[in-house]
Amino acid sequence: MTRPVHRVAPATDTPVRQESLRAHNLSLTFRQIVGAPAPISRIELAVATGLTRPTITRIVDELLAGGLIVEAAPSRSGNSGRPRVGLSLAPTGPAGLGLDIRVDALSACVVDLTGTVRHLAFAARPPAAADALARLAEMGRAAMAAAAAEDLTVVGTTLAAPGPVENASVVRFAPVLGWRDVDAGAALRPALGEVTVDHDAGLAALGELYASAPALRNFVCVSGEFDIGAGIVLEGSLLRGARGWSGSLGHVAVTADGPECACGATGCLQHYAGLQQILGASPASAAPAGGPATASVPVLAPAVAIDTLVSSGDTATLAALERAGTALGVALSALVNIIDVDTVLLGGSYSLLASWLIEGVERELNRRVLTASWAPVSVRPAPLGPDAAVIGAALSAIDRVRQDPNSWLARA
Amino acid sequence: MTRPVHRVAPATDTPVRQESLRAHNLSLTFRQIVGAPAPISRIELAVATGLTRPTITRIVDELLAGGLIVEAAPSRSGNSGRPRVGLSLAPTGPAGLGLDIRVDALSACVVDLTGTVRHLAFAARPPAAADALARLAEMGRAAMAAAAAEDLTVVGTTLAAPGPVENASVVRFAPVLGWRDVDAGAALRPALGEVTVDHDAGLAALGELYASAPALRNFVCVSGEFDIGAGIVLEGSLLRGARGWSGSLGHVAVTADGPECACGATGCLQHYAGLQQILGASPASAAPAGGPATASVPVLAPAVAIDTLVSSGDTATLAALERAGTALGVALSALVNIIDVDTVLLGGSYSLLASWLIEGVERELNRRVLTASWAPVSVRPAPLGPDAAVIGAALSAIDRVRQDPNSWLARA
DNA sequence: GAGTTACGTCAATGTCTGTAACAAATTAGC
DNA sequence: GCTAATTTGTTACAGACATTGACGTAACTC
Repeated sequence: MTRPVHRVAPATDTPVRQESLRAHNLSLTFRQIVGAPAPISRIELAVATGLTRPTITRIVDELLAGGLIVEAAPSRSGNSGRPRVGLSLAPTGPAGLGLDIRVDALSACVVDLTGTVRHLAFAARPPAAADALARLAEMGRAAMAAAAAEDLTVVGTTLAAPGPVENASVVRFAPVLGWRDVDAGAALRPALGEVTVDHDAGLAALGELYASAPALRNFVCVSGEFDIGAGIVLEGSLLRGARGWSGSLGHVAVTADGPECACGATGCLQHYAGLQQILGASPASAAPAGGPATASVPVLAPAVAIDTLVSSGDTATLAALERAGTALGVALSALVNIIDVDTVLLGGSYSLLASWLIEGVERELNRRVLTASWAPVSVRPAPLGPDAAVIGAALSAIDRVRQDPNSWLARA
Repeated sequence: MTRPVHRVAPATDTPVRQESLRAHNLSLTFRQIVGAPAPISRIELAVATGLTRPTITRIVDELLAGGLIVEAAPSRSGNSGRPRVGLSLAPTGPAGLGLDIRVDALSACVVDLTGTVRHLAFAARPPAAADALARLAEMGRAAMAAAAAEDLTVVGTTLAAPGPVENASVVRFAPVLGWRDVDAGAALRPALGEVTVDHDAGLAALGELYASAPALRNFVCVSGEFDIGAGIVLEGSLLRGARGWSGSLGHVAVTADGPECACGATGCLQHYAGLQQILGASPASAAPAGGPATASVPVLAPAVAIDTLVSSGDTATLAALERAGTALGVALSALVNIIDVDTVLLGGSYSLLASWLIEGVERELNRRVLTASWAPVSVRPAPLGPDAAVIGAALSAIDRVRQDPNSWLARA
């Protein structure tokens, strides 16, 4: 009756020594602390992990010495007796650095072990790739300095890029930036050390995942920037695909014999639900559609412009939004039919336009998803919205420590 | 530079004791023997696993005593000295039982540890669900008896069903069989013991995976029976989706405003590429399209009928096949854009019609998949074809022992 | 002060590792 | 044909390490 698990790949392909045993149990205990909604005591940890108290004592000592956790004020367990000492993640120590390059802005973000955003900065994007990367490197160094001032050490950096990435370093193709085969990882490494480059849609989904944890475990997060991407999370882990290029939702066909798309195919979702297309629907819109922001706050110029148009009663834009919602629903139906997730988050710019899109999306999902009649798909705006990618990037960097605290303890 | 892995779910959520250490290393060693293309010696195992020779000796003794492996004839290693003793999987001992219920036939299959098909039987499908399940139970018992006669013990049974399954037991919805909420697992359990019920498309993909191992690790296998399903394998493990309902390719929209489908939506792939639709294209076809087979061999009546029509120069059918290939290509492009696999296998009935479909599928994939220009998708017929689901079901049953030999050793 | 709960400490147990030395089976050379 | 060298596999024993289980200590309520 248990859910079957199939794989040809071995569960773990390394031999286990007594030493790894210790590391495993330490990691297991630490993950319990990470996942706990409130400070957790040693006794509770022993129950949760199945380890004995003495072992927990030893492991907790090690984590305390390494600065990964702190003892909180003794908490009442209701009964009499010695009160439990709460353990929670340290607000200092390791931190993750996230960088994001969007059409309209660059951003940098530092997140600590607890998942709290400790630093978040934005800047305009210089048009040239080299300039943008240089600016990002500066922002990264500034963020690291700001982190150091708060007793945080950046242990990993992730860059979110709007396109498929190879070897966690080279951006193969990012039409909205005009990039092709840009080795962003190599460009940033001299200034920032090891950098992992990843697709922004996936990182945005991770951001929403961590921010919502443990509420959401299976969902897709549609990042409506200029490129429509989907980050798919199954059982709390990001679906990356064979080569890490999953989630190209923008070029799923909505109508196979529809109008031609810039990619060469016909009837792509991008044509119906792209921001540029929605904006272009109204003759009133003279928006530059993608000009760099100049302020030090995140500006989603196109989404804001659309919002303004609709609020002022522009019927053409309203109709375009209706079309976009329907098309998005068709493409998402394909996605849900193919991979079966139960929740759809409208992220990125779409989170700002959700109220106009959600109806069309839900209608198509209910019509087209085979299992929707007895297990409806939930659609809602993504809580983190346009900042999900930077935050997700930072979280994905710090998450390596959260999943394997031994790496931090070894170097401390 | 290593590929990032993200998850909120813990790597392993159980504590590790000294005892589990032994079990882990035994399992690790056994998987090496499973994965080895030829009999492997103790020395080679020591190198492959990273364990020491004495440890390997002890583990191998245990596996030999448990009857999971056998010593083969000493093999030449080229050099002088004592020849290596090859170790390979035992052809006796545990076996997996697979059952499949198709429109046109029932089948049962026994596979041993080595992955060899030791028994394969077919029968006509009685129209009523209860009768079909009773017949399957008989076939299962006969297969178990046949297995026992060859010193095989069935350790697990899997049933492949043409529709979404809940709790590994209840078939929610199988339109081609006229089933709705049939608890197939419960029906078979009295006769066969514990039975796992699973979607046929996924099991077919597993069949192709195990049969091809280690060649394929990331692919989708389209099962063209009456319902078009897709089994998706990523990194050697089956993508199941949040509730195990992934792979409903048949109801992906090819043309959002296309003709109405039986499911209530419009423009579904099923309408363009379903066997019934292809057959229906020709006025010459008076085929009953789905009548039960009566012979004791697998009869794919519709596929054979199509084949006959085309061979006799029926242009309407040829045109229908062309449309089907194109539509399939559109839907598969959506799938590949969304989850990024590098290989498409045309399975089930499509494997028999592959030569007429493959051109259209490849054309659309090359046009529509964003990454196809620098990383083309390979399309080919599935080697196991229509029998992949039964074989995959049996393999998935025996695979539990292959992944964790301790379960077998504990009971032997 | 008694009772209760939380936490720390210590010897005992069991597992793997490493380093041996040893036995077995074959080839190479005289 | 016999001996030496070579490679493979087994056995033995000390050492290291982590968990366990039992016992002892700390802190708080009634």
